[in-house]
Amino acid sequence: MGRRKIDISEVKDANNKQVTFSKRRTGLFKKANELSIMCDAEIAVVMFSPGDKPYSFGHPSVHVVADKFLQQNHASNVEPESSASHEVGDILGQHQQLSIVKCHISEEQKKATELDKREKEQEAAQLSQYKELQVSPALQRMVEDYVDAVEVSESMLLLAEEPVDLLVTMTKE
Amino acid sequence: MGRRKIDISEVKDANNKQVTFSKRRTGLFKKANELSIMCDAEIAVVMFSPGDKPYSFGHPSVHVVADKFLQQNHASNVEPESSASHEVGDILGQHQQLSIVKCHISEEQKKATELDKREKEQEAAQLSQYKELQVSPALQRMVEDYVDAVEVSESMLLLAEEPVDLLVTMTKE
DNA sequence: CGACCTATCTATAAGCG
DNA sequence: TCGCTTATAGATAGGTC
Repeated sequence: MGRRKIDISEVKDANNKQVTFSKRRTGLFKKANELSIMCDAEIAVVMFSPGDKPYSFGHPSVHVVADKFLQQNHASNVEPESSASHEVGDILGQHQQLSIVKCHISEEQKKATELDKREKEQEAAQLSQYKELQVSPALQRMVEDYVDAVEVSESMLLLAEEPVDLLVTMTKE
Repeated sequence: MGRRKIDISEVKDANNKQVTFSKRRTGLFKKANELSIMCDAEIAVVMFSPGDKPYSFGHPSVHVVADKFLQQNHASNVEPESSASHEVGDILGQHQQLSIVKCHISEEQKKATELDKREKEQEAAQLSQYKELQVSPALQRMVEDYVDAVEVSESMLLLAEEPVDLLVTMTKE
């Protein structure tokens, strides 16, 4: 899907790997969002970049989907393997989140522990740029209250055609 | 990406919605797999079809990624919301799984509770068709032991360019 | 770096058997 | 209900600023 065909094997160049990760991560989240909208399906995506930074997408939320996934499994009985136990609720619950409508949060976010009041304000300022576009007032409110989001990808705003509740969390690479 | 442009809104026709879900689900898993390979990133995808059937993809496994995601969150301290608690280990642990190399499992699988010995054998037979292609012996072994897989998408086999450990679980729609 | 810019490569919406 | 096929819309590799 680019100027030239490439085979699906690990990208050796560290820099290029990072670029590829960012581009494809965005694409994957976009696809997940479209699928959740078009088919009214619940989807959760969690991933770690080569730099081990966490990213996630969820509709209506990673928690809801993970929880439901678990429930269903209780009905089935396949290879009941008991591993380390952690609360699903914590997966997203304790993670920085942002419920948004018609948009996608991307990049530009430092870890919660690295954020200070001022940085948050800058983030809010950056986000306001996009408010004028086609984002609902509901999103604006949520965005203003959000603690970790930094930038709303304009391209994603333009791509969403209808209101959707989705959750996207990211940490600066 | 088809004969004609369509807007990203809920597909009303139930049948078409199902078709769209299947196609895009396959595409999403393929993208997730490519990303995990190219960037050596850990990724977990869990979703429910409009018919509420569970599907998941994980590299190296949904469990590993979910667990790691949780760990990292412990370091952060953002909106610690306590919700229903379930063990992350159960998410994939109790779900039908299949660790495969260089391939993607698709469709054609009934719930574990609906599977009987004979069906499993048929599945194994179908899978053997693809073994000759370019799948590693490791995959063959895993596939033979697998209890729920039914069909390995040939197209996916052809697309993967290098060994990868990934987990894909599906239930027949 | 991060944001854009397009030539290309893919994913897929419709069709067809 | 299913797969395949094919014309297009969409994603993105490589480059530029």
